[in-house]
Amino acid sequence: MHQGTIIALRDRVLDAAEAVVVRQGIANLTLEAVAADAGMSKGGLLHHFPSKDKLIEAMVTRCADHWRQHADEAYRQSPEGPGRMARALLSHLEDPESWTEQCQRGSCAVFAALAQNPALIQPMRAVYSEIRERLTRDGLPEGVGETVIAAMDGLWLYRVLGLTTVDRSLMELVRKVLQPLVGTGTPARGTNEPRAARGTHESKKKGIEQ
Amino acid sequence: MHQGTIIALRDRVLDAAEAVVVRQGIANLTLEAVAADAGMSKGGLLHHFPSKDKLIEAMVTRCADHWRQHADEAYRQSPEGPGRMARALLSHLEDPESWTEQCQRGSCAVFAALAQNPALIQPMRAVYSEIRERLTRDGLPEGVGETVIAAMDGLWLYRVLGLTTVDRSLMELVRKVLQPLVGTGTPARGTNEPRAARGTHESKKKGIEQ
DNA sequence: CGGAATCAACCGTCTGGACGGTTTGTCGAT
DNA sequence: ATCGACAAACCGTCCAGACGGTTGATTCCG
Repeated sequence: MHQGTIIALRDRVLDAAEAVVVRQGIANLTLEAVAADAGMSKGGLLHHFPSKDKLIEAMVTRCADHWRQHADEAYRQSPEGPGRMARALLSHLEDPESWTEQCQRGSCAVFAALAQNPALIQPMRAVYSEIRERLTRDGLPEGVGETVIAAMDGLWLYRVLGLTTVDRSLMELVRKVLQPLVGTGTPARGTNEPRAARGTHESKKKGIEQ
Repeated sequence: MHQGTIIALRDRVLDAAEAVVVRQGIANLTLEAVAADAGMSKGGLLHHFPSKDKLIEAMVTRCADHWRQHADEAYRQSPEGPGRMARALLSHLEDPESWTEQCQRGSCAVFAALAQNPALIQPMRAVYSEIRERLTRDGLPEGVGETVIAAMDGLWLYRVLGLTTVDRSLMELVRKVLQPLVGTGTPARGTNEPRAARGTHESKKKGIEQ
């Protein structure tokens, strides 16, 4: 139970930080504001996160973990065959609510890190290199996986910057264009020669294929 | 000549601001730092840009203008036919130096705006809605243009956040995947029924088709 | 059992520094 | 002499982090 409350408290603080960013922007992400939103004093906040850097690092790490977890889960539920990872990623566009929420979480953490200290993005980088690695061994023609994830992150960018309204119709449009590139899961004839997953890799990083 | 020096000075200051962001990050984009980099005092800087908001607004506007100009130019040089705009955008990936430079300029302005006051992104929004509008009348199947630009901006994101190394091989890979979707300029049979450019638009905004 | 000791969680205050913006003054060109 | 282009000093504010408490629960000890 004690462990539980500690974890809940950390999450409460991180939620508060995200809430501050959403409501008041990165410029107003101050320790005082976070403390107030989390219902404690600045002193109390600093007791748990000894510096602003540590706080933001925790935001990014939590976000990266969620993201990794989500990707793993989607991969597991995606039918086998070439393009499994790419299809797993694409499937996220079919769930606008979940996607939108992850957009917001991600943007809070990433922008906070960017403003405070770009090096704090590191955990995100790590997740991306894991995913990119899986994409390159996905059994699709070269570049397809990279294109799919780039397009999805383009949408992410539009959403979090408000560069364009990203409603479900746009998501659907993009998904329908990308879908033919990644196949259906049952390897169809007519696709380009899929690169074989070259050997010499057996869980290079932990947690990639469980 | 006088007008000339004023313009040159504005650009010098904006260049200085970008340089500060590149070297020291958004967190250190202060009026003092910009003034120092531009070789003047803070008072002098504030003489030209009466507030930090105005300075960043100018950064974003200049960047948006460059971006619009570049898109117009590429469109002009792109062969006619369906997908002309999409092909124009894609062609930028063939010029990594220019692309990289625009990445940096854009990221400085956008991130500065994001940190200072998200509303300052407005000029960028305007450029995007112009480009998106041209893309939807591009004579390509629905969603293709949107996918192309999203993928390219995904690459932009990777580059400016350092989420992934974006070298010319990755750019080439993505370009080669997207190319078949936008055709060659000579309308090939076998593509989907292109949407006709619906009438009712005659230079809705200035500067779109000159 | 009961009180002393311990410890983590948390609060309120303070401070040093940085930053945006203002004011006042200087100088050269017209 | 007037005006625009600066410079320098300054002000008010805000924020990260330090510090010294206080509380409340737990444990230790007699």
